[in-house]
Amino acid sequence: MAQKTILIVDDESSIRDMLRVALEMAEYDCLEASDAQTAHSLIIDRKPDLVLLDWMMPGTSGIELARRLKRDEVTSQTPIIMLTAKGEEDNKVQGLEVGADDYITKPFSPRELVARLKAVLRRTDTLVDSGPITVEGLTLDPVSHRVTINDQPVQMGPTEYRLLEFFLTHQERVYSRSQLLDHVWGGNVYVEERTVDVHIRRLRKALQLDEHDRFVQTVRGAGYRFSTKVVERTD
Amino acid sequence: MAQKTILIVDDESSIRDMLRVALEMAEYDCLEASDAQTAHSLIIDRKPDLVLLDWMMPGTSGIELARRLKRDEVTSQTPIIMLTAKGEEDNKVQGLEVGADDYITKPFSPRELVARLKAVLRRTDTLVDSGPITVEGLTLDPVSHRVTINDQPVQMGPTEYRLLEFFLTHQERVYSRSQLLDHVWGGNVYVEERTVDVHIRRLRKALQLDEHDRFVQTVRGAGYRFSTKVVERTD
DNA sequence: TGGAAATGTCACAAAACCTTCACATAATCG
DNA sequence: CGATTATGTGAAGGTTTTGTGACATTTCCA
Repeated sequence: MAQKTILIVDDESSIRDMLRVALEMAEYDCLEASDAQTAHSLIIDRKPDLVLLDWMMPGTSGIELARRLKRDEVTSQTPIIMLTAKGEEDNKVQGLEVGADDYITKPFSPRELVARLKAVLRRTDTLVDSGPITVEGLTLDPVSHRVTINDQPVQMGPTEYRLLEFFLTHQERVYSRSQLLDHVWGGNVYVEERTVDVHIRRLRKALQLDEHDRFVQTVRGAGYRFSTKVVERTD
Repeated sequence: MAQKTILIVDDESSIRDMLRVALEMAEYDCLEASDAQTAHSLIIDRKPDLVLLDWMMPGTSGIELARRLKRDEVTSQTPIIMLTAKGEEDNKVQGLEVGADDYITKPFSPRELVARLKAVLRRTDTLVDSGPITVEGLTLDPVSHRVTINDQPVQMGPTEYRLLEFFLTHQERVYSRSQLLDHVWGGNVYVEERTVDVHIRRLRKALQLDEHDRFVQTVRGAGYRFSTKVVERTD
């Protein structure tokens, strides 16, 4: 399963360090920001799966950021866990009202952090997925995790599924093998680039694409592209 | 959506009053009970959507009642929020172990109460029983709590029953082990994910599903899915 | 209190899957 | 046109995921 990315927002670097250690132990990817501005653009840009947000921050406070995120269509789905100093009961309440999905009171144990984080992630996991994607009879439904061609169910492995999902959400654009490894396999894996070819082949086979230009197209020297248009040669 | 009904269980009438005011402000219907006995019959009788349960009560303690409620098939679906006095960490743990869906430490602000209550309700919302569910000869009757295949009674454990109930009310959708733990076991339990596999097996066995693709389907790398459609392999 | 039922965990078995490699085939270029 | 490079393809082998039976513990009930 793809690794989850957590964005840590805190102005104290020592706390960020601590959090990062704990999160990386639990196999999460980490992003960091020390101010609301940076945090905001990181969220738009990198789309983390969850935001750990400190309550007290210079400039725009954490709660202000949370409010802004939850109001915005684009970012409102991203779950937020607030970090609050001990005894700030009012803040806690405000935090939840603003739309934070949970809060943790400092000081906290790493295990509590990870436990709550997991709980929030699995609770919000299902809400993020969008409806089925259909393209000329080919349908991928993230909810049922199913692929059909003209309503005929199609069987494929997990990697092929992720590959197809990625292609369908990024049509008409060429991706190098390296980029595909990044996006579909997930950042830091060491895998031969040619492995992508093999999975491309399996995907084509599963979809029974006899002509190679149908949907999954080879762009020689560059990589692969998913497209509904069949390209004429441009000699 | 219909107005939610909350049952307040506390022996101190002053606290009940406070709670009732807060809840009615937030547009909830309220029931009240000052002892476990009354509470129990009210739950059976009026089926509240949530129970606010005080930890310390004369006679049967709150935790005892919680245990009883969560054990009973009929009442086990009703979410419970425990009210505990400050600093009783041990109780907190016990409370969660018994199956309470959340706990609140006294003293608390009304706003916090409502915020948590909303959160719990949101999580457990989907459990509306509306008569028996039938799917190709397989019937689950929430009222009599019975499962039959072609009118032949089928026997299974409570966990398998809840699992099946959840599946039947959420067909055609993949759930990860983690999500199943959340929905079927209840939010805050620590159980190995592989335990889900074992109960899946027990459910399959009880339903005598010889082919594994019948009804309870494995989605490799993702989780499990209940579905009547069978996927054929494309080798 | 004793026994039956249910539950969570583990270890091992079986199945599905992923990666790599070797070689085949196709495209490109001088 | 041959050499060269890029991609297609099938199979082997190791790895990961899932299935399954057994066991210890706890809960339930008579």
